Amino acid sequence: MSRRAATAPVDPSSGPPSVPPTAAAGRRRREHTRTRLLDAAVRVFAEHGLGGVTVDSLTKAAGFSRGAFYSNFSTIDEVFLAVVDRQSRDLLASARTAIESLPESDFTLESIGAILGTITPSDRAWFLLHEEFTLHALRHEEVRSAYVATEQAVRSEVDEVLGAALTRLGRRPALPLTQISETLVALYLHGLGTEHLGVGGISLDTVLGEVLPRVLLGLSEPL
Amino acid sequence: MSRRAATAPVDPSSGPPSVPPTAAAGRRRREHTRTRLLDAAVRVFAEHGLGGVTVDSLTKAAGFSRGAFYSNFSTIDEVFLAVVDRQSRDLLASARTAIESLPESDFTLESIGAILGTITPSDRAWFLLHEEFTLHALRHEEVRSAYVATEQAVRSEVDEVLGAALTRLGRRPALPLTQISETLVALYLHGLGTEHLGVGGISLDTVLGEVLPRVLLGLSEPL
DNA sequence: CGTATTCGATACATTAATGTATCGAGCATG
DNA sequence: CATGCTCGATACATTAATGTATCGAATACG
Repeated sequence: MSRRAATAPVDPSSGPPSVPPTAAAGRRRREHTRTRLLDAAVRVFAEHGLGGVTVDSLTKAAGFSRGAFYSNFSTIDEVFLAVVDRQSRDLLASARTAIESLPESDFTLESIGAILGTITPSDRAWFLLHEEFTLHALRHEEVRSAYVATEQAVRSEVDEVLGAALTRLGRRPALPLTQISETLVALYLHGLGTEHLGVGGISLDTVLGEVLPRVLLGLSEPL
Repeated sequence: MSRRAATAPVDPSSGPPSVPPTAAAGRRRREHTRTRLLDAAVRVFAEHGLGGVTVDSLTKAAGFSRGAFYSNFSTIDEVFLAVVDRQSRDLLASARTAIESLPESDFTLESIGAILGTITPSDRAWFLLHEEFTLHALRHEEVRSAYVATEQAVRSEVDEVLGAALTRLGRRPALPLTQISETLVALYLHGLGTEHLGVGGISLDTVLGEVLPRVLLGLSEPL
């Protein structure tokens, strides 16, 4: 055992559960590896933040070794950007799905909160990553515009849903729709934060169920 | 020049401008050093995040060398906590000041936004640090409760101001006051974020001047 | 089947970061 | 004014992290 020891991935059981560990043996190997690395990256970034991650921690979490990493990426920042990209895509897809599944009738201000809850996954990692992205964008001029563009794409989806919802409720915006959407997003994200922090007395449900409807009422008026 | 070279701080001109560089020569030296380290830490943490900071970067930014650091702290995390502590104190102090300077009359919903703007400094570093704190608290169980306690202290100040303001305006909360405060904070922080990100179409002023008053109107009712 | 190629595992050299130990200048106290 | 002590500068040893170079197994292709 002088040099080569084991060829198989270190320990498949520590890999991400989302992707079938040994999926379809004869598959495009590289793509699979990339995916597993990104999956692991989500977890590791969420847990330690962009600055607290090493190549080792990343590859170990994915069940690979340094070789796999440098074969697929050249820097941790690159991985981070790839993760951002993927998350954004997923988010937009969810948003579109949510639009399409808008209930035709039986629709109240309260249900907007519920819909919002389905647009983005409300798990811890998603939120942590979103915060991390924001921070990164705030710090690094060079990725800022890309990030902002993505956020704005999501906002325009929100605009769309919200505009439709208000109309359906027989109300119209008392302020530019964008500003109402922004308020919506602010409340949702802040609610997520307090929820995860476990701040006493306020829960996401309260925010979405009690506060949001009233706010929307205040920001709109009868047709 | 075998071992000892220069005794004076590397380069005082690179130090923080906030504290008189060679203030009162015969002063408590240690305290001064600590302060300068913390001042530098604010800048460095804001710029690189907790995970992107090394002892060297910190001490260099403060114009000291490693020795000063290890003499005052034993780990970067400790510095971070000290910074959090100091920022919180400052924030609370600002909040109290804002309360005391509440204008007696000539008071409208719009002026609440203006007051809010004076409670927290709206500079970039403050916001970046706040985000970083939140993230840190979300990740580290052991500091979470302390962080939450601080946040809640601030919230209760906000509650106080807001309650007084509404009363003075002849209105009363339509929802538990806490929830309204939380909404206020959500809008303010989110507004800060979009402001610093340079998201087009929405500015902090708009949020505080246009959106906030209407929201407060919607969340309260005439006495 | 055999051969070329791709991908990821491992080893190694290099650089960065840490923590400790030592030293001397300045300040305070007697 | 001398003596002790505190604090911060520097050097050094150690550990962590990086990036590159090499190799072999699996896959694709003929």
